[in-house]
Amino acid sequence: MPAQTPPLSDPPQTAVGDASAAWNGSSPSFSPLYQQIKGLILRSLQAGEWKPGDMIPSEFDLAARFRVSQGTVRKAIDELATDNLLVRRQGKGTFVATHAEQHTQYRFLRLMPDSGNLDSQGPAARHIVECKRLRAPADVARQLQLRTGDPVLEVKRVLAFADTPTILEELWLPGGPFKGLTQDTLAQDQGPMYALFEAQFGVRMVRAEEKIKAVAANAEVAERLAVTMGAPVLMVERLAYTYNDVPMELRRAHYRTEAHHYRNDLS
Amino acid sequence: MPAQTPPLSDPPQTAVGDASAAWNGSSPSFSPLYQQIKGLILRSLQAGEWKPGDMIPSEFDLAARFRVSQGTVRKAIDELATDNLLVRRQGKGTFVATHAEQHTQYRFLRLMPDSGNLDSQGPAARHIVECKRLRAPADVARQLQLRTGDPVLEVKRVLAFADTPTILEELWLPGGPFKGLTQDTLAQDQGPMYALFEAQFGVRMVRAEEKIKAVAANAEVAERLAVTMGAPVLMVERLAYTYNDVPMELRRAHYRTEAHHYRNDLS
DNA sequence: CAGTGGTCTAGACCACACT
DNA sequence: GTGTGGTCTAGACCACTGC
Repeated sequence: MPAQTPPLSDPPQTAVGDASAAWNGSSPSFSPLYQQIKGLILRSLQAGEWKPGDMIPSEFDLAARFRVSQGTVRKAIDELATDNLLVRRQGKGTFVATHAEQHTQYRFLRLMPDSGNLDSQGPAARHIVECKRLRAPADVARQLQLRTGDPVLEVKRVLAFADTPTILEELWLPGGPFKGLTQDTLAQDQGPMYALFEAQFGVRMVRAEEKIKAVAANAEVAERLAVTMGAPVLMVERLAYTYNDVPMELRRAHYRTEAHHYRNDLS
Repeated sequence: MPAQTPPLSDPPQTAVGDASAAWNGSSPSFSPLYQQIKGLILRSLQAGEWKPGDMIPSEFDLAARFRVSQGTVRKAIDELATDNLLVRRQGKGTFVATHAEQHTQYRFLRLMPDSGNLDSQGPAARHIVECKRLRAPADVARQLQLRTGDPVLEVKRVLAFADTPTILEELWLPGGPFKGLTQDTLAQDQGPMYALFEAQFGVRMVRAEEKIKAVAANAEVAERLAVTMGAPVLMVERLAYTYNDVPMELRRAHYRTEAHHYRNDLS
């Protein structure tokens, strides 16, 4: 290797050459340079070269490393920033996004009080109801892309806002990546659960899909949320993914919606 | 005016000068050039200079018109495209977005069958239950930024998928912009309702906010959706906006969710 | 073929944050 | 001041569409 920072690890075809011959294979199905750069940055993120909260090298440095212009790196970072994988801070640098921040406290929680916001009611009271290992039931296994019977963790907890139990959620995590997670760990933690996952297990949730239904409260939901059996509650099933669309958490939650609503913006 | 296409209509301070002195006021709270260009394009859209489905001038033409570089126009259009106000088509041009397109048929409807997709069940059967003029109740007026008692249109309709009535929605429109809308117009229309609004009234919905709750079906909901009274149904309240964040429709809908769910992607 | 959007580069300068 | 991201320009060339 020359004096340069080591460039590409396994270039399918030496991803970048001189500026003059920078094009990447003439016709058959090819992605622009900045997409390739995006992929390389993504790989470094997955590999943990830069951890959540870290500052990544400057655009200029990355441009030198990948042997492209600063503008090309910029466009790659732009897309990663719109995907919420990176956060730009003018004058400071570009940082790996993390769930451990004040203003992203509830980034994945769309429940809002009918008036005001979640913070205005003070912090949520959390209560871990249970945390146990078991063999994945068929539907859980399917959604987490595991085999039926593979070890998974099952966690159940209740969140209360302004002294009203509002959310009951049950979640399943693949046993492998989350080996060592205990009820104590969860109970003692103060911040967002996804921040804990980052810090303790190196698992960063980057996106999720939710499916929402209205259902009647069953006995357990009624008890935990202090509603009558059969009362209408919102059922929110979430499948959360890490990098590369790998599902890492299935979460089935029930929300009381007398004083709250699920908020969504369409465009 | 010189030979150029007429540039800026009311430049607060001649938005663009030479390349050398292109900056726009040194310190006090100023937006970048491309934001100003974005604003100018937006104004043309509102003014109806280009209508939904139309092709707008090429980036190069717009650059000449606004006396900026093509790259600056490009960035402005980029943002308008991510906001879904414009649609780029490589090799063809850039077009004003419209609701009258196959693949945007259900752009604002997030209800999905638990398996398959809405189209796979064939077209929805629509039935207009009522359409009448009335004076705005207080809450409707507030959300539509009208005065209580201002004239509004109230429409009620039912959508059925695969012979099952699934959606009951009630919607309110400001009387002014929608003068002349009748039950017949609505009943005879085949396409998306928002496409009708574009074509007949020049009102283009660009974004919306939805608030979702689980509620018990009342007598009317139970009857229209063929569920038992008290059954849990999803209540979706939507406030839809035209350009410039002007609210133009309030819609309160009830969804059956035995075989469907509301889908949402988080990131 | 000409016209359009899409990519890439190189260099200049501005705005913000830290020291 | 130095270093970072943010804006703007100018020009070259590529890829897609339709004449």
